Amino acid sequence: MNNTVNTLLGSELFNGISEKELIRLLDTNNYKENNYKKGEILAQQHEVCNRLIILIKGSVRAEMINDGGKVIKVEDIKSPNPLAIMFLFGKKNRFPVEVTANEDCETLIISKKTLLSLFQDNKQLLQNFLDISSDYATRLSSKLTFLSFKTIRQKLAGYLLDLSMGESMFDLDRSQNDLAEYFGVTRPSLSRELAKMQQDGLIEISRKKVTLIDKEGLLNLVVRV
Amino acid sequence: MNNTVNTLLGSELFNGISEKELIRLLDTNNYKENNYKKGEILAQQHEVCNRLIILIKGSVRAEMINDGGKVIKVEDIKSPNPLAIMFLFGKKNRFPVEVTANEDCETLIISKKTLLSLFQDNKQLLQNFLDISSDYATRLSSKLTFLSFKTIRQKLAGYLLDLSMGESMFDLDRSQNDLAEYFGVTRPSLSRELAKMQQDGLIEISRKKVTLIDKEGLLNLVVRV
DNA sequence: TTAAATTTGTATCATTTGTTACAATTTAAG
DNA sequence: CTTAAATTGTAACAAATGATACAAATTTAA
Repeated sequence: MNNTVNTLLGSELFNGISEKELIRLLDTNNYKENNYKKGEILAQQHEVCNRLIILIKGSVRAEMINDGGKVIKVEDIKSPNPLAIMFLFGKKNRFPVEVTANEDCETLIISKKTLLSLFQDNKQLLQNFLDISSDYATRLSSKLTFLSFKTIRQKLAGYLLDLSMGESMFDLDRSQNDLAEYFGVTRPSLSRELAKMQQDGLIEISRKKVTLIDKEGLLNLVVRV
Repeated sequence: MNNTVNTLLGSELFNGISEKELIRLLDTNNYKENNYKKGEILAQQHEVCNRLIILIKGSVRAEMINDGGKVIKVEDIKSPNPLAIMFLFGKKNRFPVEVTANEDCETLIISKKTLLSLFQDNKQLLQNFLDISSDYATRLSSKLTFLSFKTIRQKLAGYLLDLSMGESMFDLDRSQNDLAEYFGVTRPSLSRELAKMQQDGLIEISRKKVTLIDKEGLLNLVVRV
């Protein structure tokens, strides 16, 4: 339990909340601590999501299983993080995925009702929750921006301009492999496009070091007419 | 003002809140009513987003303007809806876009601080806000799912299976034009792929009427191995 | 009802991207 | 330091998609 409190204090959701206050919140309200062995299922797909599950220790995977029993999508979530923060509210508040323990896990479970009470009880907690949700949605939105560019060159232009923060020289924050996956393209295609953009005098690149040469040209790529 | 109250009562954010309670909330707290003429700017790009703007009447457009003064992205928002609900919280709480009135507009403006107080004052309002945020993020997430499929055929398979809700026959909910834009592909390419999928015995399609013929085959398209 | 506007079907050719394979380089592990 | 693993650079060919254009079908408005 002490361990749990310390873990929570270090998590984003309880950021800025004192140890005393956290203990008070947890004591005066209902919550459960559940442990899961490797392979156990934390949440079934399509099950109503009426509780916040906070991963204290371990990691889980989220899989979408379709009628044929095949896995569609996999996501890994590590502690200390809340699961399915997105699906606790909204019209369709059901788990879109099956959540399985990758290893032995410890979790803290707070019912939706309790959580709403906690929000009214503690402004900081509410604001943290809103911040986390908002950041999550912002990440999704920003990813959508890049994906909605049609060509790899456009995606790269948008990504690099965004990453540059106004600077001309900077380092890539992902490997080409990761970036290709993020864009939903193949790694050789991405690598080739980087080489082409260098040939065309838009950028210079060597491993992770990037220099923007023709900013105007890059900007033109991401302009919608 | 009476008009404002009625509009708000019919909006998602104040859904389930009684007229009396709404008047109480608005009376006991600070808010502003601002009107904008066509062409006026409601919010500058990069400006700190520290207030919720609710569009009571009219419509606005959101545009991303880059260094070169060119428009990157356009989104239209109609009343009665809150603007920038996503950017009120989170680390990067600045407007990512410039918001301009498409026509004469009426707005209700509530500061972030006041909004947080309202949330503590009224559980229903908080839950509505969380629901709206969650639904928004769910839509983004679901769009990302389709976009992350590489081929148009995969995107279509995912989209159609999702839309079918288990039924074999149903109607498309968008025109091919809209669907192509949603996927980020060209309309002829989408149309061609639909025709090919029909040739290959996966579906039958005539205008908006769709019949899923080979569900197993469609499922296989969206499975990640 | 008729004309205009929108949506859909389809074809051709250019361009982009995927697939596969392999070598060079860098990083991590022992 | 040495070897293995991961990352990056490229190449050749196949496949998918874009761009453009035009006709047919359908819907909307007058």
